[in-house]
Amino acid sequence: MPTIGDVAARANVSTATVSRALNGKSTVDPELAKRVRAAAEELGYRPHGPARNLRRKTTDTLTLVVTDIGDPFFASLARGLEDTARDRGYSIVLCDTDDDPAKERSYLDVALQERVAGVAIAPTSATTDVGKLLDHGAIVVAIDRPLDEPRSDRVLVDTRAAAAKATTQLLDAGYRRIGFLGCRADGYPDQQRLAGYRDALGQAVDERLVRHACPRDDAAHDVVKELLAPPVSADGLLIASPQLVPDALSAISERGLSLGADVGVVAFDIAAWATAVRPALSVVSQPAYEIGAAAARHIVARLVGETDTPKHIELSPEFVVRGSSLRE
Amino acid sequence: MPTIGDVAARANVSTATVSRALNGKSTVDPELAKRVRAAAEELGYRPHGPARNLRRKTTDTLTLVVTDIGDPFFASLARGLEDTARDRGYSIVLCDTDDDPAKERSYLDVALQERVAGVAIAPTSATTDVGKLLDHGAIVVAIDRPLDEPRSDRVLVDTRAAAAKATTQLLDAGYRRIGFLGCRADGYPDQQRLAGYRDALGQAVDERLVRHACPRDDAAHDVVKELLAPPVSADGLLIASPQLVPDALSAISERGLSLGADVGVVAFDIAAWATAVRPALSVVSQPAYEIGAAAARHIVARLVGETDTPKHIELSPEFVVRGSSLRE
DNA sequence: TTGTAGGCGTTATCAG
DNA sequence: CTGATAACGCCTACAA
Repeated sequence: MPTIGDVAARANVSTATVSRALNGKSTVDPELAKRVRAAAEELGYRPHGPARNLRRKTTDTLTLVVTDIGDPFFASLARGLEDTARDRGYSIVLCDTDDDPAKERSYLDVALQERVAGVAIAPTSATTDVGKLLDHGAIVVAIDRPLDEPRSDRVLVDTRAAAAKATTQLLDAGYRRIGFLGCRADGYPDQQRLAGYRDALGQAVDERLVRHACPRDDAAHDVVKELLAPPVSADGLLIASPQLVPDALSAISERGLSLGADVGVVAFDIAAWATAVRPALSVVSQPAYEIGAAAARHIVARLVGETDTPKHIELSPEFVVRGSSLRE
Repeated sequence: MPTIGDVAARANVSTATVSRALNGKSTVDPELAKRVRAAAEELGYRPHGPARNLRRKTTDTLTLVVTDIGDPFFASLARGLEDTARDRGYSIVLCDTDDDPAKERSYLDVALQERVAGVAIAPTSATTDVGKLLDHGAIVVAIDRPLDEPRSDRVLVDTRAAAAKATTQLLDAGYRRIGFLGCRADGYPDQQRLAGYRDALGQAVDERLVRHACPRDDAAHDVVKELLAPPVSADGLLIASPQLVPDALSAISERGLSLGADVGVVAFDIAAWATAVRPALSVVSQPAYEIGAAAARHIVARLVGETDTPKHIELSPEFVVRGSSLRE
C-alpha cells in the first residue's frame, strides 16, 4: 500500500502538503492540491488509519455494548446508531454482553485500549464502571438502562408510563384480572414495566398474577397456563418480554381460550409480527431506532464540543391498540 | 493515560522488557515480569491500540457488512460472528448497506483504510469489488450470497434445496396450486428460493403464481389477496421473505380462508415467532448464527496461516413442518 | 536475559 | 503557502 510519502514524491511536494491537501486545509494552493489529489488517486492511496489515529490521539470509532444483538430491540437500536454515526464519519464496534458483567468489563477494556471516542452502553447493572473511559475523555451514554455514574449521559424510554397506559387500557376494555409476565425480575426494563403495571392497578395487586419466566427454560408456557386457570384465573396479560409472547399465545390457545374475547393481551416490542396473529396484537413499541440515533447524535455533539446538550434524553414508546386487547 | 514508558520507569526496566513481559514473551525473567505486571496494574496501564496496530501493521478488527442488522437473519449471524471472533481476540465493526452499492463501497473503503484483518460481507452484488482489500492481505469471506472474486471464500446456505424441499412437502400434503412470494426479484437468496420452487414443481409453473412484493410499499397484502382468488386461486404459499409473512397471513384471513386447512404456508426465517400463530407455521430456518460463527472461524484460521481451510462452506437450513402446511 | 534505538505513517509545529 | 522535522506509543532487530 502506498504511503503519504509515495504520494508526495509523485506530486513533487512534501508529505506535509499532501496531508494538508487531502485533509482539505485551506492553506494550500488549489493547483498543488489538484496535483496531490491526482497523485493520490493514481496510486490508490488510502491514509493509514492506525497511524492517523496514533497521531491525532483519537479515533473515529464508537463502541456499542448491548446484551444481545439478536434481540430485535437492540438490532434496531444498533441500526439507528450506525446510520447516524456513519453519517458523521464514525464506525461502530459491536459488543454483546449477554448481561454478563465479566464480558462487559472485558469489552469496556478493549474499548479503552482502542481509544474509542465514545461508548453507547446498555449496562448489565447501574454500577457498571465506566470511570476509566470517562477519565480518558470518551463520551459515555447509557441506553435502555441508566448508569449511576453522574458523568455519563443517558437516552432512555419511559417504559414505566407505557406499561401503566397499557394496563389501564386493558382495564378499560373490561379485563379484570390482569397478569404480568416478565423475563428477568432483576432487569431494569422489566422492573420498570412491572412498576407501571402496579401504578395502574393501585395497591390491589394479587401477587399470584405477577410471574417471571425465562425463555430459555421453556417454563414460560406452563407459567402462563397456570395464570389462566384457577385459582389465579387471569383474563388479561401484560407481556413485558417479547420472547415470551409465542409461549403465552400457545398457552392461551391450549386452554381453549380465545385471544381478545377471553383474555386480553398487550405485549412489548413485537411490532414486526404483531399483525400476523388473529386478532392482531396490541403492542407497546419502544422507538429503538430513534434511541440509537439519539445516542449517536448525542455522542457526536459532545465530541465536537457542543455544550448545550441535555444530559438526559427520554423518549416515549408508541402504544397501538388492536384486537388482542379488545373484548369484541 | 500512562504509556509503556511510564510502566518501564516504575518497574525500573526498559520499555523493551515491558513490551516483552506484557506480551508474554518467554525471554523475560519471571521476577522482572512480575514487577512489570505489578507496575502496569498500579498505573492502570493499557497498551495503546492504534500505536500497536501501526507497529504491527495489522489490526484485530473484522468488518461485517450486511444489508440491515435489523433483519433478524443478519442480527443472528452477527451474533455468531461476534461471539466467535471475540473469543479469538477480534472486534467487529458493523456496516449496513441497505443493498446500496455506493454505501457498500464506502464501507469497504474505510475497512481498507483502517487496515482491518478481515471482512465478512453479504455483497450487494456478485461483482462487488473486494480486490483492493485482498491485495492488501485482508481475508474476505462472502456470506449469504456469493462473490465472483475467486480469491474470496464463502459461507453459504443451500437455500435452493431447502425451497425445493418445502415446496415438495406442500405438494405431498395435498396442496395443488402453490404460489411463490418473494421480496426482491433480483436478490440472490430470493432467486435461489424461486429456483428451488421451480425445481420441485417441474416445468408446469403457472407464472401467475410467482409474485414479488416489497414490504415497504404495502402492496404485499394485495398481491397475496390476488394470488388467493380466481383466476389464480393459489392454495399454498412459499414465502421467501420473512417480512412478507404478516401481510400474507392477514390476506389469507381476509379472504375468509384458514391457514393449513385451506391454504398451506411455509415461510423462511421466522423461527422466533412461528409458534405464535394458530396453527403454528412451518418454517425453513437458515442457521444464521452458525454462518456467522463459521465465517469468523474461517477468517481467523486464514489469518493464522492455516492452509487446509476449505474455500467454500455450505450449510443446510432446517425445515420444520407444522400445522400451517398440513391439511388436517 | 536485557537495553538501545529505529521506524511504522501521520499530523502539527515552526521556520522560511 | 510550503517544507523539514519532531513527535504519537509501540515493537523488534541488534547489540551488549
